[in-house]
Amino acid sequence: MSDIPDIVIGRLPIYLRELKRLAHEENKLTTSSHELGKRLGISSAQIRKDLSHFGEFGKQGTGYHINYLIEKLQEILNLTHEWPVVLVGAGYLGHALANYAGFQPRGFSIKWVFDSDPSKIGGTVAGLNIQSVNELKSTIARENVKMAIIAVPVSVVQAITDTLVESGVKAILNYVPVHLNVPEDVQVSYSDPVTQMQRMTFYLE
Amino acid sequence: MSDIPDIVIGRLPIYLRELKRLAHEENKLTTSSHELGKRLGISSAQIRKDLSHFGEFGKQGTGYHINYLIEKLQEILNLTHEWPVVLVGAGYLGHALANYAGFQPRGFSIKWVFDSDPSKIGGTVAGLNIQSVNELKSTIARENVKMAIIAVPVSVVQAITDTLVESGVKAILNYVPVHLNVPEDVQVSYSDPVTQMQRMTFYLE
DNA sequence: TAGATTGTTAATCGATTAACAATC
DNA sequence: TAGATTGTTAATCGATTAACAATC
Repeated sequence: MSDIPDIVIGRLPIYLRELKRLAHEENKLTTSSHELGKRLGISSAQIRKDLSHFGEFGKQGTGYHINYLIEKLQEILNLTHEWPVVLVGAGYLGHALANYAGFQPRGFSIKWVFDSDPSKIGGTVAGLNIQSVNELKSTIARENVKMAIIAVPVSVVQAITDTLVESGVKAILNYVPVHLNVPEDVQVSYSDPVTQMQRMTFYLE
Repeated sequence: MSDIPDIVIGRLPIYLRELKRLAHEENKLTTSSHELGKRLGISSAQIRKDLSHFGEFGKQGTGYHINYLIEKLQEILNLTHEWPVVLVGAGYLGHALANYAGFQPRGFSIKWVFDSDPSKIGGTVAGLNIQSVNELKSTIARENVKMAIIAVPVSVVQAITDTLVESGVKAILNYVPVHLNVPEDVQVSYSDPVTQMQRMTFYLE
């Protein structure tokens, strides 16, 4: 479908994040690949190369107009509308995610929370009613939800994933330390603090 | 120092995780690069190549003895002792991390929690006393802590990082959506749900 | 022995970087 | 104009894969 390397796509949100910081917190209007790269620990050549996959957004001599580049990156990443998100799992991590203020300003909104624990169902997280996972499928289908975040026990994560996929979800952020089996057209992103820590201990004594 | 590619190091914890599952939940004694790869969505050639950087752990015809390979990977990754970890930030995410049961069985233990909010200091998280960040430096130095997890507001994350580094921390897991500036000998790993989600929306319509 | 699977090589594939003409 | 910085090319660097001899 797209012949742009996934590793390039992965850097665009980082560029976007820093550009917004430059614009909103430092009131800058323009920047250069050199300045951006220095702030992010990425070479200026790589930034220019990455951006060149999508068009010519800069001007020789002056660099990039920050707001224009933000606009373009948001278009490229399909962030021109807000994505409604389903959260599965209302444990400690689920609570943290549901209450996280960082989603909304960057294009996402957790709109539904599900759990299988009867003692949690009917309760509230971040102003959202905790629903039974039995209603997961019908909600996703009815609301045409495409994105989900999973924070459930290891033992049920593949079954939950299967339900999400059957219901039409196409992108999953998985906080459970397990590889998920999904069809080719479903994106999965992983977050496991322990694998990240174990990668770092290699370099320690 | 080490001429083994970081991308290889990053896969070892994934192998370790799956091997433990094979051993402990499926009571298997041996596996092959093919079986392991199939479960993880990684080619068998890559697994063999990765492992070959560190020695010859398998046997032709039979594959790998799981417990032996687990042992070896733990040695390679410096997981032969438990790493004590400092947590900075006692918000929702800090609570989730402090209460996460997945650290201990995989080599880590959050032993201290710090915050700057006077209304939180003196309180308790997961049985740990919440201390003032003013005590961060002395605690790290005294206890010789090498690893930290950061879950604080954007505005203070670089200052906290500087304190951690000055105090002797050599590995940081950063949950704050900001690139950190650290010396070369300090490892940093990032976790930002939004950049992960934004990478996936590229592939959605 | 026959089948299975390793560790390793060489080939392929892909990503990064250095350099610079173009041009604002 | 002179200085700065882009977008792009070609070279370099690095990672993955296919294939297979070795051998359990």
